Amino acid sequence: MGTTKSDHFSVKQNQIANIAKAIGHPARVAILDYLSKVDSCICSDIVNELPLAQPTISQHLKELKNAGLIKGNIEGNAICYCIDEKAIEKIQAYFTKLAGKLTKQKNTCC
Amino acid sequence: MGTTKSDHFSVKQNQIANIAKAIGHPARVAILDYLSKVDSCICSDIVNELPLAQPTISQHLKELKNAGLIKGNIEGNAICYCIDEKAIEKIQAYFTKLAGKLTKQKNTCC
DNA sequence: CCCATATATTTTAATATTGCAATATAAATT
DNA sequence: AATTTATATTGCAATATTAAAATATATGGG
Repeated sequence: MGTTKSDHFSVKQNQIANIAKAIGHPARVAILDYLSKVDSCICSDIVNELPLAQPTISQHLKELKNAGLIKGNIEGNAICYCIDEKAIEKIQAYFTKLAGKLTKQKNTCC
Repeated sequence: MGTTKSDHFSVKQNQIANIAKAIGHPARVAILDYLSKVDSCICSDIVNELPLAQPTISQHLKELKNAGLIKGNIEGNAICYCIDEKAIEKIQAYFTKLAGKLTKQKNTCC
């Protein structure tokens, strides 16, 4: 029964979970870090940047793309990947909202 | 070979990945949403809030706790869980920084 | 057309996660 | 002490994820 009961939760909760899940692996964090560092987006020197085989990285990129965190265009015989700001903004907004709610709380027990 | 090669990535990358991974499940997003909504932290009516069995929720709480996202005190025969702001601040800072870098980029290809 | 390069897909193996029934623990109440 | 209430742990089946070797595809250059 390793299946997540996604349909029991709200669309928004699933969206946030999906974005977070995509970021939930150090290799994918490293990919995002790299993409945010190189101003130009000449990619897949990522394969040289990371201690993982090319097919593994390709899969991680696919997951990041599925989650909407990166976008890419075919650029000659290379593919140019960039971070998609929309997803970052979405999850950032979620945390900002969450943090805002927390400061209003005056919990005494924890 | 389902093991993540955590030791090949930086401590920071692993920290962010761990927090994100914990948020990467709709049930756990729902738990955080609930905890941020109820001002007081009388918990586990969470069991009544969510469409999951008690042991399943207990496990999700454990994972959130391991990731540092929630903290809890024993309060009589109930346990009082609250969101731990430190983890939220940490991941929020990560996204703020990331978003900041992105606005400085002038990518033309994507 | 053939080759090199860049990237994706398929397949396979190892391991992790999800969910729950059953059971355990532990404090509060009767 | 027995009962109730709240939560945790264990064990297991179903499924998902991670990683890489082997293979496929696709583009540009010669």
